[in-house]
Amino acid sequence: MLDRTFAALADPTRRALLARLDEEDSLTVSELAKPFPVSLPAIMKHLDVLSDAGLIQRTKTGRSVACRLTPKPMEQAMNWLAHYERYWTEQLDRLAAFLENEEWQANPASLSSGDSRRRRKKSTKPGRSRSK
Amino acid sequence: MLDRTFAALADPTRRALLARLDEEDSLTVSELAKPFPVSLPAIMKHLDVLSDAGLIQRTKTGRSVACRLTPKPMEQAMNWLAHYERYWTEQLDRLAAFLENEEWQANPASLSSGDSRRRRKKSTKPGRSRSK
DNA sequence: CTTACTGTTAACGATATGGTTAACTATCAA
DNA sequence: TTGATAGTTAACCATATCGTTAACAGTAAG
Repeated sequence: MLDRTFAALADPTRRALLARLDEEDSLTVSELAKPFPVSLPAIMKHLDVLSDAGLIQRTKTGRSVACRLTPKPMEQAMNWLAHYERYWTEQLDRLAAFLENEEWQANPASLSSGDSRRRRKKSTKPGRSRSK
Repeated sequence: MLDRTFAALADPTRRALLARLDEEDSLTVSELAKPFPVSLPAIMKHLDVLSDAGLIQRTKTGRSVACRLTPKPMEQAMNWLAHYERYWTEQLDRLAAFLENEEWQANPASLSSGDSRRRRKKSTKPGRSRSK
């Protein structure tokens, strides 16, 4: 589920398609395809991927097919990502500052800030011997 | 950038690796690999993908390599998704209810709720004639 | 009926992905 | 030095992805 959602969002063309559907609410396949420099069948496949991911819905009317956004799966993706939100949220900084202050009051010696990181060493490459 | 982030997140093994690094802060490659039913080189490739996406950082110490989470790219992914948040946020429902109520007071006739959707018709399949 | 328009599918090709095994490097320990 | 441990890389394979062109179906309109 998340697999398909993230995979669908991993392509810029598909994200652009979703963005257009966000602005326009309902567009036909060829209207959607128009701005893109690829063939219609290519857009078809993208729409298939988006449908399989549950991100759009297609409804045929006459000979034209309208596409609408159904962004429910994005919610799950957001929720997964939100689990990591604390890493970049300002709130975390405030919390960290608060905790650090608390700890400082309890134990002044714990004010450490060293964070030097080592780099990989370079060397000749391993691997199976060439057989071509 | 978003491409690589979403693509990296599209694999369940990689999401599990990130989840472990979220809990443990720093783990070696083999520690990370242990719970998974795939070979070490397979995990290597996943770690490469995560590195290329900027989601982890690897630092070699002696013969072991520690992996740490660097979830900055997730922030961008979140921000992209957040643009669609209004679709599933409770706030929107309240706003919609409010607006509908306003409109209802102004124009009682606009209380519509019809939303039936059509399904595709089935038929014989087109396409180029088989040549194999 | 014939033609044009919208959309879909098949077949194919190039490249990416996710996995394997085997070979190899580098470090640590006996 | 010998050997075990940790990690990496190459080569290979199967399948998926993203694009193409050509053929075709269904609808609308002349």
